[in-house]
Amino acid sequence: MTKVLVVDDEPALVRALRVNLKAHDYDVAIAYDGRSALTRMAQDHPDVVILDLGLPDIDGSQVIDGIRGWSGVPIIVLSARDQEREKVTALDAGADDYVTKPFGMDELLARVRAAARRGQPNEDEPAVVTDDFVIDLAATAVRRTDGSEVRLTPTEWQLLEALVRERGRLVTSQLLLRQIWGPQYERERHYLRVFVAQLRRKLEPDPSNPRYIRTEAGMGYRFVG
Amino acid sequence: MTKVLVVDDEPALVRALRVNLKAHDYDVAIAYDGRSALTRMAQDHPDVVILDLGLPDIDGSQVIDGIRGWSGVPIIVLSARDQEREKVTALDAGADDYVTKPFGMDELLARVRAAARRGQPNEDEPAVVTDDFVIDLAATAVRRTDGSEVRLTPTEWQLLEALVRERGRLVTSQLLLRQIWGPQYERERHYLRVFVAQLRRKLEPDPSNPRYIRTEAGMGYRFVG
DNA sequence: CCAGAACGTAAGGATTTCGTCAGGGACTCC
DNA sequence: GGAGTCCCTGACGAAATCCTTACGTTCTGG
Repeated sequence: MTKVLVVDDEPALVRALRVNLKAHDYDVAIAYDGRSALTRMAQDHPDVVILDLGLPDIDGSQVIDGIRGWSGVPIIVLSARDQEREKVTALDAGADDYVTKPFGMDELLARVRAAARRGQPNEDEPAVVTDDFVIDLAATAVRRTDGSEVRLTPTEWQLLEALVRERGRLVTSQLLLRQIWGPQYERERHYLRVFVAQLRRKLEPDPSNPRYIRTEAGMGYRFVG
Repeated sequence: MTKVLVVDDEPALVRALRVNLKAHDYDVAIAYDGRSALTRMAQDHPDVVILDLGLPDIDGSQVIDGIRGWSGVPIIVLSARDQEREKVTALDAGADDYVTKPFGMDELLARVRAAARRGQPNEDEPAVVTDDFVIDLAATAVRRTDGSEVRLTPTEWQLLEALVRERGRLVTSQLLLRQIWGPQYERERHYLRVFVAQLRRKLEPDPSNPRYIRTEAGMGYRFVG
């Protein structure tokens, strides 16, 4: 059974989460602050972590750091609307996904499902298959379903690879810029827009309504297969 | 039993790796720095090497060099998210695969399985057939479909062999230069241009519109059959 | 509903990378 | 010693890629 660790200090929200998660056959563990969250992590080895950023004791991203030091467990962050900065920090620290409060329980459950699926043993094949194209990371090649090859420039490929390696997860603009152009270009978000547009022109069936390379306004981009 | 050499200086991570690998019936050896890693290599002859790039003494890619000088053992590299450059260097140095920290243990185990499988004595497909010529890797010979033989100089052959062994995959200019001329010629891309041109003159039906030896500008070359 | 921010798109010049030719030096083999 | 082969090197036009500018569109908070 999939184990979920809920880290939150609002009793009402915790109760709602526990009920709903149990109803969907998840095993639920609770921690009311960051310190006990880290303890529980070590003891229970959950498959998914739901982490509220507004904890009483430790800063949320520090909790993430503490977990990421030794575990790749998927982390879903809960954040209030006025915690934009904390949210970005959390994602950069290694969170996988985020949900803004208030949220629909269905949305959260969907994200938990996705996160749990990611946690499963990855297959050896580093090929990413979608309805429209296949990305072969080992060969550095992309082929459309109709057999035609997609020709990518070095920068386009770096960008696609960075997104696909974190597929399903949000990748912040900062992280992308740092990885591809270097730390001193972290603020040059325009570079991203240009190259994301080029990628979409080459990959998306309808580039102006992107299906695979999604924009998360203010945060970054997300590749969804 | 498959023997795995873990090279890492973080005790916590090493402990986790040892426990998990032993649980999956691997024989585990540990080295905490690059120097002792090379010693262990010579002593234990492991079937797979897991190598963290952030070692205290030697640069990770130098360790790979030291191993690749005499062994073809599969090497899986562990790298932090902000070590993109080191990662590329490591792969060019001859690493087989890499995992970005933090990682799921399941993912790593899957990659170890894949690496161990690759390490097994695999029978080589000795001949590569195209519409226009046949390349016999074992015999070091190329024959055109009309029966005539293609005479290749030693350097031309090394280049063709490097490309054909990775057929379908992109081979970076760095890797080719390193393999054929040595690490100190990594920046001499001009050498490649000259010899690629010669190969195309001898092999391609229309050398100025290459069909088999394709250029990927800014990255390298790719042989497509 | 509006202003400002963030995003998407197109196009052109700057820069890098590539292809090609040709010639000289080092080496081998007769 | 001469012929031949092979590799390295330089020069230059062609091609590909990247950066930048400009402007229109969408999103967001008040």
